[in-house]
Order: sequence, then structure tokens, then C-alpha cells
Amino acid sequence: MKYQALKGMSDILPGEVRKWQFVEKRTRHFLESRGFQEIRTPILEQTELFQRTIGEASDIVHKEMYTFEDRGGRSLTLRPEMTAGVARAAIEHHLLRSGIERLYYMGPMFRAERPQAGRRRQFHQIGAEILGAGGAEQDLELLLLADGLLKYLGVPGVRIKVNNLGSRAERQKYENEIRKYFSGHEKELCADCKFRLEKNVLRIFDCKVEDCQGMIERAPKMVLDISEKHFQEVLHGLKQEGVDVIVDHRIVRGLDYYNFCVFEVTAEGLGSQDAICAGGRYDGLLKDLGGQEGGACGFALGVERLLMALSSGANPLEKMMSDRTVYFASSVGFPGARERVTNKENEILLKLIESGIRVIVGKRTADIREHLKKANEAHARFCLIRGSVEASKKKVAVKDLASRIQEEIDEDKIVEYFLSKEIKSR
RNA sequence: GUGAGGUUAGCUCAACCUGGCAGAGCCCCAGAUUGUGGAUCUGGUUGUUGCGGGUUCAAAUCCCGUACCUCACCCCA
Repeated sequence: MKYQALKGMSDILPGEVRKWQFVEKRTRHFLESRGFQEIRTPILEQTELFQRTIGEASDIVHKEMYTFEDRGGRSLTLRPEMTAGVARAAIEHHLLRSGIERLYYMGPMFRAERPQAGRRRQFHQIGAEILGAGGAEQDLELLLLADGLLKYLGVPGVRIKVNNLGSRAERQKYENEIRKYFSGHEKELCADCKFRLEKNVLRIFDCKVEDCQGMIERAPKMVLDISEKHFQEVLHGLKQEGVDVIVDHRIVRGLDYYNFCVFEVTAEGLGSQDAICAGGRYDGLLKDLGGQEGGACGFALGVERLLMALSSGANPLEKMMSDRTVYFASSVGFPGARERVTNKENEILLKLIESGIRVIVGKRTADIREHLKKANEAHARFCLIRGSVEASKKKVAVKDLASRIQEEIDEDKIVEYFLSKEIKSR
């Protein structure tokens, strides 16, 4: 019997994992520098949590969730997104007693969709949530956070689109209004839109069918009051910060809990699923889950899509990682080397890794040429050699693979050497 | 859930239309070459042709089913 991974569930092999680690590490640095703290919640939650928050009518809940019963007959679901879980945890552990809570997370999510470019059944998201704050200030903070993170990671061709969905009450009222409008023109709608009319009217604005466009153009505009003031404040703030956004009334998030300011970020090189990051405000969610009154907003970033975007640009990920990567040619096997994995070798490696330097430890082979070849293949910038010659002198040879210049560094100062070294990109 | 195209060596693919010994490049292994790389040369290994069934003297090739992959729709990050 031959086994293979389930449909839409990918193994991430070592070469690929290095890219994930690179992105995750940089993301942590960035988010923590902005005062966000990581939270980890269970992958499994009560089904009801997702039905409540995401919405019974949404595609995610009614046809994409991995749901099953446990032995006690309770319905459990593999999380299709993480906002609900984070909100649940924040309420359960009273994290909001001291006011605003800034949290981030990263991990696997599950949706039983047909796999496609940039879409897996198990996929990974990085997300940030600002809980317990209703002001436009936080919407702005969130947008700047998303924009800043994508820039910090070097994502090419980023476009941010924003929209105002209105407050809960406004959205409710508007939905009724346009449901009435589109019902009047039901015969002219495409098959998909007829379905949307029943399920999620706002989605009609997302339709790409030619024949529906005129009708969409002539649809009544949303009458907004409080939410529009809020929205304008956000737009104003973005302008002041010099972040370009496009106001697009077609941005309608598929999850029920969104209101007020929502956004979607697209990037180049992603195929038809080009949304790399999306989010917005979800006032009312905390209260729905039994928490206190209070606003909240957040976004989620698709890690697979992020990596795709980073690989497609002019300055691909491999290159970005290269200058920070060191390949360690293990001493074992060099002529005259008596020691196998010596304590000293291990100590040097641990110190390098601890200090945040990306290290690839080469397979133990006697052939130095083999090591250099492997170092190149791994896109490392430096190759560290500690054979018997170096070891006897308490030195490590550092070879810059780009310039081919090699120098010997005192084995106890190797970390300091890299931290102080100014590395010119090749 | 719908549609289209795929699946042959570790990888990329040829052979399929028109049934007749399953092939190439890369990788890998050994050597030229026991401490300095991306190269070259020589020699070598590599298969349940996704799986199951059918047609046939004979199936990688034609037919049916099925699993998975890819792309797109829907939807979403």
C-alpha cells in the first residue's frame, strides 16, 4: 500500500521550510516591535463558535468546514480561520480587562475547498488583531501594520483596496434595501448572482459578469452616517502617512462579522487568487461571544500566497535570504581530524544559531569540494570550515562564497565577527 | 460543488495520435582529483508506465472506473 498526503494538504520539505522560517522570523520581529504579542489557540474548536461568528450562510461554514463529532457527540471543527478562536480566548481569559489587547498568531487553517494555485485545504495564516478598541485610530494602526509588514517583507506589487461596509445597523438596513432593488431585476441577474441574492446580497457587487455590471452601477448607494465619518478619518490618516489605497466598493468580505472599514491587499505573481491579506473591523463580535461591548479589528495574511509573491519578484526570496545564511562544513572526516562531533564544534554552532544567524549544517563528508558545492546549492553566502588545520589553531575559516575571499577567525569570536560584519550584497 | 488538462526513473520530460524490446537530459554513485565551489571527461545504478478493471495474440499507448496533481469557476488568505 502506497500512502500519499491528502488532497490539498502539502508536505513542506526542508528546502521550503527554510523560507517559511525566514518569513516567520521577520514577521515576529516586525509585529513584536509594534507591540503585538503572539497567542496560540487550539486548532480544534466547538463548531458553534464558527457558525456564530463567520455566519451560517457563508460558504466557509456551510460547505468548507472539516466538522466531526467527538465520542461524546459534540460537534467539533478544525479552525477555518483564527479570529473567532482568538476572540474566544481573549474573553475566556479576561485579556481585555486592561483595555486594548494587541495579538498576533500564525498557524494552519483548514477549509475543504478544491485546491488551486494559492489555495490549499490546509493552509497557513499570519494574523494580527487589535481587540477592545472602537476608534478609527485602530483601523489606521491596523492598515499601517499590514502595509508596513508587507513592505518589510519585500512583497512586490502590493495594492491596498478599502471599503466601508457601514455599522451593523447600517449594513443591515442597506442589505434590505439592495435586496429589494436586485429582486426587482432578478431576471437580468446571472445565475451566480441569483444565488447571492438569497445568500449574501453584498456579494453581487463582486460579480465579474458583463451583463450584471450596469445593474450594479445603478444600484442605490449606501447611506452612511457614523461609519462614514469613521471611514474618512481612516482615509485621512492613511494619506497623511503616505500610504496609497484605492477605495473600492466591491470589496465585500465573505465573513459575516465584518463592518465599518474593511480592506483587501493584492500582490503580483499570484495567479487568480491574488488576495494576499485581508481584514477589517468586526465590532460586535466580542459581545456576541459573551464578552464586553467593544470594537475590534484585525487582518489575516496567507503564508503560502506570501511565499509565492516573494518568489515571483525581481528580488526573489532566495536572494534575500542568501546574505544572511551561513553554511557550516562539519570538521568530521577531514584528514587528520580525530574528533567526531566535538564539543567545541557544537558550541560554535549553537552560539551562531542563538545569535539569530541562519545556519545550515552540512552533511558530514571528507570532501571539502562537496561542502562548497552544497553551500552554493543552499544559496548560502558564507561557508565555515573547521577542519583539523583550523581546529589545531583554534580558528574557523570563513569563506565568502561571493568574493571567494577566505579568512581565519578566532573560534571564540565567530559570532561577534558576523554581527559586526557589514555584508555587501552580491 | 462545476469545467478543462495532466500522472512514464529521485526530478523534468519523450515514446501515446497510428498497440509490437520503456527512452533521454538532469540528479545520484565511482574514478580522473585525500583541504577549496558552480566546470569537464570516463564508467555505473535507476521503473508494478498512479491504481483497478475491460478490449486484444500483444496495452505506457485504445475503452471504463477511481485516486491524486495542475489551472480556472465558485469562494477565500
